Amino acid sequence: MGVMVVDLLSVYGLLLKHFGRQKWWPAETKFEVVVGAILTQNANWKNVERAITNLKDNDLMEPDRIHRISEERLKALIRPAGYYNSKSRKLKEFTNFLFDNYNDLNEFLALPLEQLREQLLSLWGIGPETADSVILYAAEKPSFVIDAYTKRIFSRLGLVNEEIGYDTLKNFFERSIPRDVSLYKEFHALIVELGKNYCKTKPLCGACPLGKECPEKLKHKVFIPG
DNA sequence: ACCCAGGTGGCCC
DNA sequence: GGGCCACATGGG
Repeated sequence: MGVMVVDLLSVYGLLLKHFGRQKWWPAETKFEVVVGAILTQNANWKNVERAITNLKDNDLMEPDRIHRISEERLKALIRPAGYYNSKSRKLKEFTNFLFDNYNDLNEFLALPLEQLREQLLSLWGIGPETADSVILYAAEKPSFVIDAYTKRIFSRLGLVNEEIGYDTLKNFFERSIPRDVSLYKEFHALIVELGKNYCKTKPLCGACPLGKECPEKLKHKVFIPG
């Protein structure tokens, strides 16, 4: 008897078919990815965009510029993203670390994946999701990004326990799908798109964008060997 | 007036 | 090593 679970690539296919390519991360530069990854921590992306716009309008979307400006000014500019006291410190901690140890961002991002992740995680204010976002979307190395949506959606699909830890779920994804940067990027973006629009606090249901193929129902149709 | 958003660190036991 | 909690803005 097979366990009733969903094949991850099948879900990916349905999401891609429904939403189309997302082409994440929405940023013009690698540094903007880093900034966005920090600012979006538990924040609405729309608010993050305001903060990013403020920085760009003041020609501050550069590592050395953020490194130099006063933290007070930084706070004022990123204010709309929320948690501006801690996030300004996080941005400062990052650029301090960057210029203490490297010549520029590209040199840092060129580190091997594991070293890069280890160093990012050692920084104050950078946890696993932020680290993996930087690794995947700025360094463009294959580290699957897990967020609250991922945990919520895939536990409801019956694939994983709701209490699953970050690294465990990340490993599950990485063992289940091809180790491909473009796939990782697109899959995570699609999960967020699904989560944003249709998976707030209620279980996936008929309102799911997948319609008749809503994951809540999908789990009754798709099997993988258990 | 609630509740939430592309988390993380600090503290307590 | 888990279980709470603060952090802050803007939109539904």
